[in-house]
Amino acid sequence: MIDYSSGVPVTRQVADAIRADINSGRYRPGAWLPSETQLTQIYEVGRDTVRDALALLRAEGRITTVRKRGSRVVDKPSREPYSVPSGARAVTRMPTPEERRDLATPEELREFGGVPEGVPVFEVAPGPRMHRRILRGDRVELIFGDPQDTD
Amino acid sequence: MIDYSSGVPVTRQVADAIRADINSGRYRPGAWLPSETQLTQIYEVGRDTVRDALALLRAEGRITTVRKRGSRVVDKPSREPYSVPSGARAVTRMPTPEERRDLATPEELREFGGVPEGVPVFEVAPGPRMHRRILRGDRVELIFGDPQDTD
DNA sequence: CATCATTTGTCCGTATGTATT
DNA sequence: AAATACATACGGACAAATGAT
Repeated sequence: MIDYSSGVPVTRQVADAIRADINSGRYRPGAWLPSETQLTQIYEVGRDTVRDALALLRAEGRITTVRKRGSRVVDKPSREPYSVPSGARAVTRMPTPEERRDLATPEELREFGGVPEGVPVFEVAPGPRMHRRILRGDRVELIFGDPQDTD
Repeated sequence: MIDYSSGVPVTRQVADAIRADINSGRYRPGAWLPSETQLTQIYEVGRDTVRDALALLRAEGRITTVRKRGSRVVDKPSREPYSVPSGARAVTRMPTPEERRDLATPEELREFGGVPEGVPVFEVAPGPRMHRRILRGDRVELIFGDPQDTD
């Protein structure tokens, strides 16, 4: 399973394996992953490696981890349209810790201390002199101009 | 420095401290951070904690880590305008491993195996029936409509 | 209410391959 | 060439919180 002579970091190989098992449906959205110690046995690597691999998947937004509970596969997000007018500009980036706190639901704040890892934000300037708005990247879809006829 | 009784994970406290030192200019963009073992002494925590904190900062896109070399502070990206027409739609998310490979420069491919962690992507659909385009979130700024008069 | 097993978080010792000096 | 520094990876251990019994 793991190729130590390939040069590709073991951490990434394990992350790839877990990700493949998520994509294949072996680990389903909303379900808990096997525990870290179980994953060490499944993929036959040390716990450091498993933990680093899980950190990679968290950074990708594929899983979330709750202390003393475990890691679970995140559901595919459903995004709502957000219309922006002509002349608007938008960038995307990872949120600051403050933004992660501000954008989180109470439940997320309790479980993760903020918006989960791996969730980028939109920074939208609707107009040249209008205030920037920070939007959760997993909740909105930007629509430029006329919002109808969107299919 | 570290408050073990606050309930907030030590990992996050260390990440906050390093991030503050980056924001204050103590660690400058492009410069190497102290090594992991040095960081354990500076912030007086174990290696695992330092490594987890660095993983957090990587996920935020604040640092990159090269194997056997160290971690360095990333420069603030300069984004180029990318015009989108009326009716266009855009979402943001973290890239898949394939996208990370495809969007990376040869140098990034060599050093990180792809686009660095913490870089989201735009998924832009210029029109109802037009093919989606994947854009690096750290390189472009979406502009709706006329690209001039952008200040 | 009390107890116990499970889980993640954290610390440590050790070894290794690679890059730099 | 040799030595040093570094991140990566393995293993063991303990603590604190959670959930089930």
